[in-house]
Amino acid sequence: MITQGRRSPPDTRMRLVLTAMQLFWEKGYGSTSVADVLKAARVNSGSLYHFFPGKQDLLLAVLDLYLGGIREMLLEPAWHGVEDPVERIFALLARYRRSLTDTECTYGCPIGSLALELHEPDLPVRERLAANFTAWIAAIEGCLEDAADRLPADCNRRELAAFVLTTMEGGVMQARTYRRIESFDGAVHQLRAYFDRLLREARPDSGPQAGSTHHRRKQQR
Amino acid sequence: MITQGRRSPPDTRMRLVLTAMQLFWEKGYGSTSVADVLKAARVNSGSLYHFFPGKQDLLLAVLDLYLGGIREMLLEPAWHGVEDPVERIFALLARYRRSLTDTECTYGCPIGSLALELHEPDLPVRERLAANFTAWIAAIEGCLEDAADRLPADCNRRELAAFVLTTMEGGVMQARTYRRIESFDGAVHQLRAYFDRLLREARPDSGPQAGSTHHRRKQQR
DNA sequence: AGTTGAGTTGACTGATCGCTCAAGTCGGTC
DNA sequence: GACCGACTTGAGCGATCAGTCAACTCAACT
Repeated sequence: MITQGRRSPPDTRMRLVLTAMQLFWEKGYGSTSVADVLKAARVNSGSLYHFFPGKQDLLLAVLDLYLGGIREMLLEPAWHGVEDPVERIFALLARYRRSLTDTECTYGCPIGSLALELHEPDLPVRERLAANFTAWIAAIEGCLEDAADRLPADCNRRELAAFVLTTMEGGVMQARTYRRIESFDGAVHQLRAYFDRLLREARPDSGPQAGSTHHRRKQQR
Repeated sequence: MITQGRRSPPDTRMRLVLTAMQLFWEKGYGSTSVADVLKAARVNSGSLYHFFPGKQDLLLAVLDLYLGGIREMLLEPAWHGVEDPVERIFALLARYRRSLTDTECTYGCPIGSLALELHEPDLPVRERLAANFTAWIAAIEGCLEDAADRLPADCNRRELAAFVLTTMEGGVMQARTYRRIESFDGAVHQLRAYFDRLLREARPDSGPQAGSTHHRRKQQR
């Protein structure tokens, strides 16, 4: 029987996680069988269950890897050469756009796909999905804080940051469904229009924000 | 005598579709087995395969039922007693909010969940998902056309209508992930802030114009 | 009364699912 | 060289999957 040399301990484990990350992104969690992962990673089933109690723990490892890599795998590449905090927000969205165009609008945000695929996920899974969202939102919120003096004083930055995520995820969903990048572009275009108005408001022609609102009346209904 | 009279209503088919609609909403398509549907509908497998070639065709029937029921099952209940076209948009969003709160933020938009769950859906499935989105967007676009004179002249109403869907789907996704309705409310709040600014812009010089809210839109599809 | 066929029944199939485990194979340590 | 234990191997487990099928029921029509 032909046997190959043993691999260094973390090798097999990491290859399993990376392979699972790729397959979960392409096919989803439910549609990816353990056999798929084993075949793609060239690992036997016993080895997988030596490192992971079960399939779900493989998912947890994938989600942890996403969370740990948000900064250097996602934000830093997207923000390279972009200093303006507002433009950084749209540079991040442009990165997701690239992910769509590179795959003919079939693969978008892996976290969002998993979040909607798993209808009743166990607590540890949902915690990690939420942690990924929270870290993403926090990054955007950081941009908004950097641009705080260009935004209205009463701007709820955390809520606005979450709204950027909302736009990205909703735009990705439509682009994937229609297989047309224009759906994603339209969502980003509307978000840009919203930001333009927020930024325009915050620099009134004279001095700092005066009082509460410089709008005369509430909207008619 | 007309021989066309079908025999007693074979409600088996409809019961299967309605049962599948419920289960796909609760558990997703992939996690719902044919046996689940059969058990819940109290139907034997042979009967199912008498009406449907396979599981996917059951999904197609569900999606067709959603599409056909958009007006009377979704829009009309949401818009009952609401005349203002802009408020109708937010009334529709409020209906999805109710769907979340009624289920402790576990079930949101069934179309959106399916759209992200099915990573490489066959053409007929994707066509029907897209058709549902398109009909939803068209309904919102109708509202925007009714309120056209209150919106900026250069407003891309179709794109803005799609952005409302983007907000709803993205908001639902976050609310489900966090199990907190505040995530959905935050997204709607930001959309409202955007609309406030659009509506404010379109009134360079106010003054109640006669019959401005009396504008009837053309028949929507 | 006889014929027809849409609709129903439920045991059954082969494939695939996540997962187990006894039997190894090594490098490290003494 | 002996031993230990982390890691690997792959056949195989029971459960479940979507789907099949021959036999059956029974109302409608001749």
